[in-house]
This record gives sequence, structure tokens and C-alpha cells, in this order.
Amino acid sequence: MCFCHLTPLAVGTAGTHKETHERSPFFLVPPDRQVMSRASDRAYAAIRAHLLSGQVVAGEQLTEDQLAQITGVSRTPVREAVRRLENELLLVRSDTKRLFVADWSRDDIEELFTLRQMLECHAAERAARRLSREQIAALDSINRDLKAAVDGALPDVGRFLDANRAFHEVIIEAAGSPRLGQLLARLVEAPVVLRTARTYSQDDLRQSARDHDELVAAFAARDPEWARAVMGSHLRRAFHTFARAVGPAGTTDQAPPSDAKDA
Amino acid sequence: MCFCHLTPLAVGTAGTHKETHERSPFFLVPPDRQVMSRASDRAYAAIRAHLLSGQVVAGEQLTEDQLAQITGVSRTPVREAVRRLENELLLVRSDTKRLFVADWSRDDIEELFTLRQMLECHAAERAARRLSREQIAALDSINRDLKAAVDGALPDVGRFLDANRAFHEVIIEAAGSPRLGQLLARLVEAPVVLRTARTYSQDDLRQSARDHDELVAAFAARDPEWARAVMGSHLRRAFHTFARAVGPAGTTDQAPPSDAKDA
DNA sequence: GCGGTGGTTATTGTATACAAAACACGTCCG
DNA sequence: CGGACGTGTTTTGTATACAATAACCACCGC
Repeated sequence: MCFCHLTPLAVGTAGTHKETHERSPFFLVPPDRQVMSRASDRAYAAIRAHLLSGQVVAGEQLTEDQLAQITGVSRTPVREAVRRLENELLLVRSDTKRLFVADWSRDDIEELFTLRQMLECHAAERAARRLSREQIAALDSINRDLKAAVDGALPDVGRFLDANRAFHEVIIEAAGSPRLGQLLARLVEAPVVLRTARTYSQDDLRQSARDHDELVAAFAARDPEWARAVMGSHLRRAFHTFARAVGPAGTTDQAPPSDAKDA
Repeated sequence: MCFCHLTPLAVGTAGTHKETHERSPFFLVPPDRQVMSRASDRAYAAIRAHLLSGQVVAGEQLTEDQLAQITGVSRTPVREAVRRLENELLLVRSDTKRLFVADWSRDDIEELFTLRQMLECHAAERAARRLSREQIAALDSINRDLKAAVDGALPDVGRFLDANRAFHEVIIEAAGSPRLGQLLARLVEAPVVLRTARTYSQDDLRQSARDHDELVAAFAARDPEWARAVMGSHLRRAFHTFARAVGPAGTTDQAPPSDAKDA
């Protein structure tokens, strides 16, 4: 399975109660490259972290002011960050432009994984033709790390997720289709947030590692059909893992129509 | 072929040279529904129309100030409109956040159509299972209009494009996959802008009508595989029509690296 | 009681001023 | 002559004030 792509960047300054333009504590940034210099980027990361932290209930209403306070920047960059998160389907707007934490029904999740499977199988097929020898070696190395993370008595889920994300990113990168990458970015981020309290079974994690092994084999053999097939089963299993967590039938539904009062 | 989805909404107030907060001329709006009440929507439509109008060269740099003047609103809503257009791949940003009119190489176009084919074939397949009798009738009716538009001595390309867009939208709607619709919206808008001066050959238009006829037949027969196959050839032909217009090899390339000076 | 109606508050949308960054270009020093 | 460097200019980014809209709620007439 594949609960990939956890938060790509940790948040820098969260929770400073905005005291009129306080200069953000960025002494000693890595001198070569000013990381996260834009307030909208910081806001994006902070809001995302906030959503992932589990302090937020799916379907809950958020206001831009709230988020501005949480992130410590003004509403202008918050609005920009919110737009990005809307695109990634982590936030949704009601018909009257009020903002809610996205809530995913089982059907929504299935739809998402179906689309993701379609696109990422395509990516795997293309990657099988185009991966350089070095990239294949890199995949193998990443997957060794992934296996190390899950082989111990108690698996290191965070490290697993990082390695998993890196693995899939190499494939998408190698597919050489920038628009495909953009589309997938949008689909991949959403399910991560879902049920953050969920604990991954070690069996799931190890099966994922085996899938990745087989993908590497398919790539090494330069067999696009094989790669596509493995990726397909890999992602389909991911769907069932998620679906198991959320329940059998249509459980929760989209946020905006429902009122946030009873959340 | 399928050069669908022309500009969905005409612009309301374009070109008023922003004279410090002049109240927008919205006396006598349709009383039931305030259309385009948001400045950012007007800006979006205006910029889009501007791009489609052919007054703009692919690869050219744009500034937010410029666009604010063109649209008659301040930079804030312009920025929001620009974000939308970036998502639809009509505008791109350089690595230093400068804004350019997207420029599409032949390879870019092929990539785009490949992705679109993948997604829209899926939509057709699903639609074949889910279209109501009324929707199939609607498709037939739309396509009759489309044929009427192209059967005359000189075809009405605008009407053709409208009908074509409506046709594909019914299918996507019937596929019952909102995220799929969002993804496609993003892919479909981009190529429209390309080479707006292009004239469509009547043969192309008529072949398109025949494709649509066959799609309706596949839907009526409730044959998902047939629908998928027809949609596939329909879109692949569209690609070649576009590719023919832009030239054989890698002609133009992405904008941001190149300087706009020689444009 | 019930549905509408007014005012009140909460929330989003827009304009504007200013800050930060990127760019263009001329200068200086090697 | 060439490349680092500064400086003025352009362009994007952010904060803030205010406007417009939607939600809320209490009131009233029926």
C-alpha cells in the first residue's frame, strides 16, 4: 500500500500570536539559500501541518483570520496558501466561499485512488523506458532504507513515509512528463491527511516494500508492462488499506453542505 | 478532432483605466443572480479573453500592474485570477516569480493530449454505464446542432466549438467523478489558446461530428469499450490536427528561461 | 407557532501603501 | 577587456483598512 507523501516541509514559526509585524525568527538560516522566505510558503506549511496534526476535525469550518493567527502572517499570504490547499483537495469551500477542512467519503477515496492508479501506472510505464541506470540504483537504495525502517521490531512509520514518497517521486520525475507530475501532486496529497491517527500494520508496510522491490526489478528489466502491472496492484492495495480504515459503505460525506456546529 | 472548450464567460468591464476606485458599472444586473460580481472573476475572464484575443505573444512577459490596468481592478484580485490561469497552464512563472504567457512546444502538446486521452477515455467508459436516456438524447441533440454548424458552405466555427464543449461536458458530468472533471478542466483549457489564428478545415470539423455520432451510438448500445475506443481515436486525431498546426519537431519551448526582449 | 424582516455580527473580498526582491545598467578595479 | 559591485528602477510580496456579503438572531405580523 502507499500512504505516501507526508508533509514535505516542516513549519518554521507557528503559533506566534501576530504582534503587529514582528520580524520572523530567521536568524541563522542556512546561509546559501533562504529557505521558506515567503510568508505564503510558511503559511502553507503551517496550515498543512495543522491539518495533519490531528487537531482539526474533518468538516470543520476554518476562517482566514484563524489561520492568519495560527501561521503568524497576515491574511493575504494565508489566502494564497489556502488556494494551494484547495487545489490539493485538503480544503474545500462552500457555495458561499466559506472554508472547510475536506472530508472524504469512502467513495471519494476510491475515486481518488482510481485516478491516481491510472496516472501513476502510466508514469511507471514511461519510467521503465526512461530511468537511467543511476536512477534505478537510487530507487534500490531508497527502498533499502524503507525496508530498514519497517524491519525492526517496531517500525519507524515516519521514515517509511519519507522513503515511500521519495521512491514514487523518482518514478514520476523519470516519467518525464511535468504535467503528469502536477496532476499527481494534486491527487497524492489528499489522502495523507485522512485519519491521521491510523496505525499502519507491519504486514502492510512490508508488503509495500516487496512491491517496491518488484518495481525495481521491472525497471531493471526495462519491462514497461510489468512495471505498470506492479504499480497497479500496489496502488489498488493501498486503496483497500485506506478503505478498511474508513469503513465499508458511504461513511462520511463532503463538508460544505453540512453545518460545522455539530462537529 | 477536438479543439473544445472555448472561453466560458465573456468579460464584463475590460479596459477601464482604473481611476481610483470607480464604482463598477453594475446598474441593472440581472436581478435574480448577480453575475460576475467578484472582481477576481472579472479579472479572470478579462485576462483569459486577452490571452485568447491574439494580442499577446506566447512567451511574452506580463506584469500584474499591466493586467490590473487591462482588467480595471486592483492587483489583489488580479493575483487571484493569475493563480487560476497558472493552474490551467495558460500562464507560467519563471523561477523568480515573473509571469509569462505559456508557450507550448509540440512535445508539450503531445504530453497534454496523451494525458487528456487517458482521462477522457476513462470518462467515456464510465459514462457509457451511467448516462441516462435523457442525457444520451441531449448528446444527440447537441451533436445535431454541431453538424448544423459545420454543414453549411462556410462553417460556423464558434458554434462548433460551443457545441463541442457542451458535448464533452455532458460526458464528463455523466462520468460521475468530480475530481476527474477538475483534472480535465485543467488540461482542456490550455490548448485552446494555442494558435488562435488557426483556421479549422471543414474536413476536420466533419470528422469530429462523425466521431460524436459514433460516441452516441456506443453510449446507446451501453458499450463502455466501444465508447473508450472512439474517444481515444477522437482525441488522438485532435492531437495530430494541433500538431500539424504547430509544426513537426520541437518548435517553440517553455517561456520562463528565455528573455522576453526579442518577443 | 411560523415565516418573513430587519438589524447585528462574522467572514470574505478589494484597494492601497509599503517592503523585499529581482533586474538593468553603469562603474570601478583587476 | 572583463567581471564583480552598487545603485536606481521595476516587479512581486505582505500588511492593513475598509467594503461587500453571508450568517445569525431577535422581533414582528399573521
